[in-house]
Amino acid sequence: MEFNESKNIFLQIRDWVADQILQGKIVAGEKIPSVRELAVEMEVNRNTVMRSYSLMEEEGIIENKRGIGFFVATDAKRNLLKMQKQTFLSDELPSILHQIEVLKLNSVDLQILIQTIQSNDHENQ
Amino acid sequence: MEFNESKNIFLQIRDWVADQILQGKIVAGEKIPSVRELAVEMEVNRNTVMRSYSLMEEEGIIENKRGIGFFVATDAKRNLLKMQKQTFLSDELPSILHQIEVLKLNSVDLQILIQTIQSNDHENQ
DNA sequence: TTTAGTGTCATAATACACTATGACAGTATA
DNA sequence: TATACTGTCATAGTGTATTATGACACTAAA
Repeated sequence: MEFNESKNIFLQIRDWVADQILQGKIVAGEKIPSVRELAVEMEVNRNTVMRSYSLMEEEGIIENKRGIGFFVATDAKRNLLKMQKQTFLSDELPSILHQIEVLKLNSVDLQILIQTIQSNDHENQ
Repeated sequence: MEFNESKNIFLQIRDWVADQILQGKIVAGEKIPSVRELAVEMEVNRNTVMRSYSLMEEEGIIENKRGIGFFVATDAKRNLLKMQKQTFLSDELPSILHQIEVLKLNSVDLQILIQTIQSNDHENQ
């Protein structure tokens, strides 16, 4: 996997797994890749994956079953949605707004952005 | 200054100076804070500031005058606008779009974002 | 019971960001 | 000339992310 240089790998792995859950590619109760398995797949040391999983366990989005592996926790998706939404709005959005102001980006530059938001308006629930 | 944990300090200092230029708080030809001065102000080692300045010199947005200090390069603002705009659209926007889709953020959640973009539409030049 | 798969812990080594200092050459000013 | 600024370079130390391994307990299945 390709990692961003300016962000810790174990955090990017956490983000990747969280994204899989949010996209519904892994559902509650389902087993996620084993520590060793994901380490090989991402070409990373198993200790690094272990660190990501420990973090996610603390966050309550995955749970461990002795000798078997890690599983997606009940309500993981709902909790992730809540957490990530709040993080995005309070931590990331301000920086984004600032860049848009400074760079004077208008609705032509950001046409795709506006379309993406509007398409979410037409979704139910 | 408060730094983000998951991004290198010398990059954040670069971003800060670049932002000052983009906002017009420092103009072309003007002297920027000395290495030692900014180091004290940001409570950081002078070598770290030196690293940021070296990077910006390579990017051509500041220039050095022997024994005097660093100065904002001619066209620094114009070049920064071009560079940052491209970086934002190609590197950051895709990730933002992905998060908006996954988190199902609508125009109510992102009301401020839309307003910010629209206010740029009414600007001249 | 044996085998192969889980996570977990400990240890050591490497890489790099950041800090802490000292020293030196160039420039401006008193 | 003397002083006080500039940037620059070198050196050493610290903290931490990441890697590399080995060993161990637990579980499932042959």
